[in-house]
Amino acid sequence: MLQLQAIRENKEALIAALNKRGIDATALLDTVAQLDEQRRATQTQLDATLANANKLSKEIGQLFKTGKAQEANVLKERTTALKEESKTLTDTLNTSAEALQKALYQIPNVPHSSVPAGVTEADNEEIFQEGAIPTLNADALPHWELAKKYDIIDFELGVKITGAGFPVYKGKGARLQRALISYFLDKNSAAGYTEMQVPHLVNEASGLGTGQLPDKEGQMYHVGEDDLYLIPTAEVPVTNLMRNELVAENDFPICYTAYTPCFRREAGSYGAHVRGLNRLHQFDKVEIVRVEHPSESYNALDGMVEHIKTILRELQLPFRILRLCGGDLGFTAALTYDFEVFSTAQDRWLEISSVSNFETYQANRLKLRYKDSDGKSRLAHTLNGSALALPRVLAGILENYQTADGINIPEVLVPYCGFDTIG
RNA sequence: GGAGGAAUGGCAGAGUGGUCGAAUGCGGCAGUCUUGAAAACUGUUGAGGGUCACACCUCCGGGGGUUCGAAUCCCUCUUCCUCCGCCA
Repeated sequence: MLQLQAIRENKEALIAALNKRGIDATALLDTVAQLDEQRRATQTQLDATLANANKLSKEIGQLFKTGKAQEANVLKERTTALKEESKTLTDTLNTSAEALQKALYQIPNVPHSSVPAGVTEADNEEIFQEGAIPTLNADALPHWELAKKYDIIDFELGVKITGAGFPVYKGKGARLQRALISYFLDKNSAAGYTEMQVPHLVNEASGLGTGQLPDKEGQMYHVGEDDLYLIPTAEVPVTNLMRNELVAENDFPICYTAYTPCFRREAGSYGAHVRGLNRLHQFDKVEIVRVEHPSESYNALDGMVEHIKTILRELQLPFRILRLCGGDLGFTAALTYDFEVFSTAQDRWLEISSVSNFETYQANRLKLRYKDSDGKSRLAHTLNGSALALPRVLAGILENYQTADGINIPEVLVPYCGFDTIG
């Protein structure tokens, strides 16, 4: 959520920056500015009325105390009108405050200056590429074929017990999955992230805090009876750990990592792009989350990018990094880098990580503040990234490490797996 | 699920109708002392709105009510604790 003060002071600049997302926010920001003004005007009136009533109350108290009940009763009469007035004003105030909140929820984050303008993923900017793309035999298979051949992932079985997009991992497939989770968590811990285990269902306030709510309800599974949401990413519970917190400046950086399953409804696509592990309703992910001092957040973002690079190097997967363009940027992010692994057998890049700086956008919703050295409380910056998302890493490993004799396991994972080939 | 108790500032914890935005302690910040640090001592320190700055307004779990006036009384919801029941 953008800060009102910023909208008041830099409306034109914000409109220009938001334009990078391919949207014209003029009308929305005008509405906000107008509602804001309305709200403040009403607030001023209400404050004056209340100040008046407070003053009278004090006088009445004094009069009663000194035994002048007669005079007190005269003053009492005058408070009646004030009461009604303040009631009306309060109603008006609530109405415009609600409208203001609603309008603010509709404005996405302002893209960072380095974000390229653009509409679709074709406009994303490749900033880095590394790792040799292996040459495979002509009969190399995509991972969904490999999964069947070696009986390590069963998609049909998942359909039977739940539905499409809920695979069952079997035998060495399950073990490899667990190995990846442990490996990622260990890497993240070693890099200074505190490992957390968090609930997989969250309440509405948490969804609002990180920006999944309102307006994007349809993307999350909702448990109606208890009014809880299945998390689409660990970002939600982990970042919300800090909701309504006022931290000390020297608490920074706050670094967490967590493994969770992720649940996404993601209706509406089809074909090879959603085959196999490419897109699922339930998948596993290890997330890293940071809360930072505003002056440090972009250094931290670079650090997160470097950290993820080291993991992919160890796994020896060819990867590239994209700077997302305005049109592809998530609603709450100011700057996002996507990591993609090249899947040789599918001959395409698969997104395996998304690393973002949200600046104060989430913090404003979360009321996540820190006490500055001058004693003022200010909004912190939040960041997060996948380190990493399992299914497509798994797909990349299966496809890129396949040989005529079976699938090799990347060296760093062998101690976690307890085997070095699937064959 | 049943019975009882509780929710107050960054934390702990007083406060049962006006003098309470709220004692005290801890923590934080500044200073004295010290080569430096610690200890000790002194001062300072809740959040939000509003203002150029004051004034002023709001906030004692959420919502509603009583009253001229509510942290304090009433209703309701939520959460936590204790005991009982059930249970991985």
